Amino acid sequence: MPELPDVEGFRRTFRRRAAGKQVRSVRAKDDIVRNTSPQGLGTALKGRRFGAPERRGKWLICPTGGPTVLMHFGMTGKITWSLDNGRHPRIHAAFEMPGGELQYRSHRKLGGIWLARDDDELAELLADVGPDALRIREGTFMEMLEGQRGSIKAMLMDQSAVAGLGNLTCDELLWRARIDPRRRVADLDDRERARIYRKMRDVLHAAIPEGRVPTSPSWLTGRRDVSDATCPRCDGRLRRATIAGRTSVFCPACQH
DNA sequence: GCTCATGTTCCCCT
DNA sequence: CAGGGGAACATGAG
Repeated sequence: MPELPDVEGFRRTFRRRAAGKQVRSVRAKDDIVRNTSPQGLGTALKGRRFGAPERRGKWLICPTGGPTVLMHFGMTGKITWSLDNGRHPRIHAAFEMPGGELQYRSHRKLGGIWLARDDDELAELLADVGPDALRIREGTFMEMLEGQRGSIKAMLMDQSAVAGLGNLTCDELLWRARIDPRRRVADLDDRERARIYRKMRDVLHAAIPEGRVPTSPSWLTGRRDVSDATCPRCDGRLRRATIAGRTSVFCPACQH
C-alpha cells in the first residue's frame, strides 16, 4: 500500500488524532522496533507530547520536541486510530493517549519504527533519503537526471535520488508522460524530462487527496491487475516487464 | 503446490 | 563506482 500518497494520508491521520496529545504509554512488538526495544521506545516517549508530523519520501516523522519517532510502512503497513485500546494481534505498535490510541500495523513486517533521540540521530537515519518528490524543484530534478546511466524507472524508484515514488506512481507518471519505463535517462531529451517532472507532480497531487494511488479505470493503476488489460488512453494491449527488479506495466503503443 | 504483492537491503556480477 | 539481477525479509491472496 504505502507510497507517498498513502504516507501523506497517514500523516493526516496522525496530525488529526495524535498531534498535541501526551503519550500515556507505548506497546510494541519486539521485531517492529528497529533501533531500540519496545521498553526503550516507551521510556523515551512516555509523558511527551507529539507535535505536527512531517513526511519525507515514504517516511513519517513524528516529533515530540525531544525524541522523534520515525515510521516506515514497507509494503503493507498503515496507521489507524482506535477509541478502545484493543489488543488486536495485528497491531504491532500502539501509542496510548487521551481518547484512544494510535496504532501502527505492518502485516508483512517489512517496515518498522525507529527512535531518534535528537536531531543528529534523526539526520543520520534519514541521511540516504533524497529530496521529496512533492517538493523537489524542477532544476534540482534535472540535476538528478544528469549523469544517470540506468533506466528512467530505476532512477525514479531510487529513494536517494527522489524520495516517495513507488512502483505504482512511477508506472502511472511514465504512462502519462508517454515514456517507456525502459528508456535510458541519458537518451531522454529536455522536453521529455520536463514532461516527466510535470506528470510526477500531477499524479501526486491527484493521488494525495485519495490517500492512495487511485485505481479508477481511467488510471493505468486501475488496469494493472486486470487480465488482458488495455490502455485507458489508446485501448492498446498493456505489457508487463520486470524493470529494476519490479513488475512494470506500460503501453507499448503510446509509451516510447 | 506455485506465483505474485504499493518496499528496502544486501550480495554478486558486469 | 554505477547498475542490474536475484534473494531475503514475512504473510497472505489467487
